[in-house]
Amino acid sequence: MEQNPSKYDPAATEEKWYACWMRHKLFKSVPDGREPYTVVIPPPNVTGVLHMGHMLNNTIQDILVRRARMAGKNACWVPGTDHASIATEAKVVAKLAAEGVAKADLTREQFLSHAWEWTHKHGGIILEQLKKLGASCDWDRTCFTMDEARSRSVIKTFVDLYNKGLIYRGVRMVNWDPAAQTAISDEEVIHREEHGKLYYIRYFVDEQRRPDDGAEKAFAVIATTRPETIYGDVAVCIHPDNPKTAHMKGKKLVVPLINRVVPVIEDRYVDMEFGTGFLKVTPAHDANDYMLGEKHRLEVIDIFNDDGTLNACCPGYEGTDRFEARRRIAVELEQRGLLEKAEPYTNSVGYSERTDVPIEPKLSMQWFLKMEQLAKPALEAVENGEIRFHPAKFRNMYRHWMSNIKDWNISRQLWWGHRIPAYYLPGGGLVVAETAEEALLPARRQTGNDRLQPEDLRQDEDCLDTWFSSWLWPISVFDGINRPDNEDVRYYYPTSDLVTAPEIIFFWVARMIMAGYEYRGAPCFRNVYFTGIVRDKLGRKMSKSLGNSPDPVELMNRYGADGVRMGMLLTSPAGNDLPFDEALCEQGRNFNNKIWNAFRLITGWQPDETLAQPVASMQAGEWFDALLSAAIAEVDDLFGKYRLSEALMCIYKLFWDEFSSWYLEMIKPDYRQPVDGKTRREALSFLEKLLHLLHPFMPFITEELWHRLGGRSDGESIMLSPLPLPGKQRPDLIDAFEQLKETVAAIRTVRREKNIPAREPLRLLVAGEAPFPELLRRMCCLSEITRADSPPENAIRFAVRATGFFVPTEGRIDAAEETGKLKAELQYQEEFLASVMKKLSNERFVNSAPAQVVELERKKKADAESRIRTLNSQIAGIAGS
RNA sequence: GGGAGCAUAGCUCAGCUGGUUCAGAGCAUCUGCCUUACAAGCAGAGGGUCGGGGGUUCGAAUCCCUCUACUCCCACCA
Repeated sequence: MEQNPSKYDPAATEEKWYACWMRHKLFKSVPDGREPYTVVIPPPNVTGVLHMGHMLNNTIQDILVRRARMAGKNACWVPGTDHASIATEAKVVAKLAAEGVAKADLTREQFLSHAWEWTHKHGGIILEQLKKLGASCDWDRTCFTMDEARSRSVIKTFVDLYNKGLIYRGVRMVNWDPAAQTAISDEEVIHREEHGKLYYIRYFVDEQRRPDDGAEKAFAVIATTRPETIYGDVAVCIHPDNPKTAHMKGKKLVVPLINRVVPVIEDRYVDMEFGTGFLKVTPAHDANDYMLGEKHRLEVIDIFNDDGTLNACCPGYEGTDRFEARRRIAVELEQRGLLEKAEPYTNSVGYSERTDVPIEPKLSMQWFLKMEQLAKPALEAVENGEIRFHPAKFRNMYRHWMSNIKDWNISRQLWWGHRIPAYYLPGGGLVVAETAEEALLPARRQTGNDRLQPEDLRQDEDCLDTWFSSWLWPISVFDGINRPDNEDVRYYYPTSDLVTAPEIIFFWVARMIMAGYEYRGAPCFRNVYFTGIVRDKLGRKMSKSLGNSPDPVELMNRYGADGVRMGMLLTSPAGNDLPFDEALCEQGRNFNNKIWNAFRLITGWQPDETLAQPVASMQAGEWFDALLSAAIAEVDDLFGKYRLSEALMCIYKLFWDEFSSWYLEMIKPDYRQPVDGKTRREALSFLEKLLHLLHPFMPFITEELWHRLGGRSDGESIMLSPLPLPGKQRPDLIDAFEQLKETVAAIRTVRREKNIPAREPLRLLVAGEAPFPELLRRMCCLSEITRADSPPENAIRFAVRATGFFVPTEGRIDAAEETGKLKAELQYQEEFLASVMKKLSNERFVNSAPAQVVELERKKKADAESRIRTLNSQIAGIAGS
């Protein structure tokens, strides 16, 4: 007979089923009478490739979606990609540079056509990779943050918020990324401790004005970490009450190198303890200095070009990179005797999240969104549980950020993105409108010029922060911004669960919640599941630059998508980092194989309908049914708490330990013997239920086996068949079986210790009732089980719970050894009894503990006593022989 | 500098509002087995004074205080 191979081969199976699911459009969702279950994908970068973080995140989403689908909900998982403004523009710029083309040499239109070309070439690769993973997205709904409908949503939202007075334009100190040459938001700045130097520089008193000052008092020493910024110095500030610096009050100092004469100003902002008590003020390049500058009406001198080189304000250093300039300026100061000393110093430096270069504080004209009003309902929603975080600990972080929220800089000096719909008028002023045409009317009104044409208006050059489009995602994927009353958005919104990383809780999650209340008056999702960060064995975050991340596609080729999915899930409780180890995928693959072989075993048995079901098989069936009911209930509960890896572990143990190692061994017919029809049907039915439970985690192998079980037509799928429901809970039966298992284990131990082969029949004598004798006989190869009213001579003796057992043997028994083990057990039980007695004899315990607890202790006492009786008689049996 | 979180077996974690023989799970390790589904396997075993100290209680891994270690978030100290 043709046998299935003993090893499961995932590759061919997985490809086959994904194609089949697609062919039958099984992931497709349209609104109907069922309860919706909606998930929007956190859109990956359009030109990105799948990494381990995506793998984890999308596996979890797929599990939730598949389970909801099987639970009878109308599951809709919307896929899509993000244009990723900075990241993509940087890639395109790099690609052009490699071809010898500078961005500056291109027009905006030319550049964008290159960017689109790049997007079309690399775009969507990641979505194809998600298919390999098994992601059950409704691909017909695939969106892109820069497609037509999404772009329109963004522009419409901008105009709306502007009209509501929430968007404004202003000169602010922003975080300038000199590599990307754009401003970035505070959230995109990562602060890192850095070992630098603190330079002590001499600023001489302006001698033209005060020629009489003593030479030793003729300069102030100023500590700074950034000597290059002295070219932008416009004042030196002291604390008005600082005695150490009081002698400089009202004087003028000369800024070294540039020889600019600047005033000494006084402000309580200065920390008297820090450095020398003198603070140089550079309003253009430090947020605090800017504040001081505004307060004291100081000049602002910007000394940097946009690319981080020094500009014409710095004679001798024009065009020099800021860090090179810092070194050289320090040297020059030293040569001129203006550098008093330089000490090692550790301070915190902001880096751009995208380009990883140090941020330059820079003054520039930017667009901002007022956040306070938007944040209010969004904060409340998480506080009152309308939106729940899993794990809940992230609420604290969220609350803190939301209650200290700052305005959001939404403009970026980039081309790849949604261009800000602000149109400048020829004579100054601006109009915000969705298109140049729509801007025309208000523009004519504003200018009083009726002949104004669209081409007379100059659109703002900047584009919007990427997150300004992704914050609308749960609404915009259903076109709910452009058509707020359409059927899709009414049916699918609010979405159900969001699965994302805690790193983007502020970038994305918080802002989506705000947009949700602003534009739908309702939460954008009910639950947020925060995944951890995937780390390598050394605990380092997996990243491209470190090269420590395995290629997920390669992993799937090696272990199968099901194997890798399981590997990801095995150790990833929500919110905890995942120390990834390939061994986990191996474990996943091994589990696939286990399932495969259980299937082979059962289907390999020849059914014989004329055979009656043995009592053993019937009892085993009842027991496993009870176990399955308990597990189904537990898995339900765990899913309710979003404890997915525990749910998987529960099913894993059920399948491997209980179903394979116990149940199948219990019902297994003798070699080459047929099995009775009822038992086979039961076993297959259990297997099928297990496959259902497993399907969300391991979609491919479960589909394959579900079909191999037979009777399925081509378009049918396990993913559309209902999850098994829990039956009656029977904890007593499960416990009784535990006793049976303990007895089996005890007999196996006897065989091992006495070197008795597994298939050599044994006689078992029981001082009392044997649990499930038919099963015991089958599992332990017993020739007979008889009641022992008097202990036989020459027998191995053991006890399980309160039942004593004897195994008569031909050979000699070491009486001392036999009693030794029993006595050890007896001692344990007596100590245990003593501790229980101690509690029960404590009046305060009996009086103050709940009745249930006291009752339990009484039961423990009774159990222990009966065990002790059994052990004593077992020991006595030996003593008497 | 502020705030949050965590600390349980070699590793990753579970242990809910104190009380089931509560000290657990998976992996890893060790010992037997190529037993007729599966060596990607089977049958077993060992391993932790629950970070340290103090307190509350009849009773603490669990509650309180304190110390230590680590992690993360926020913050303008030049």
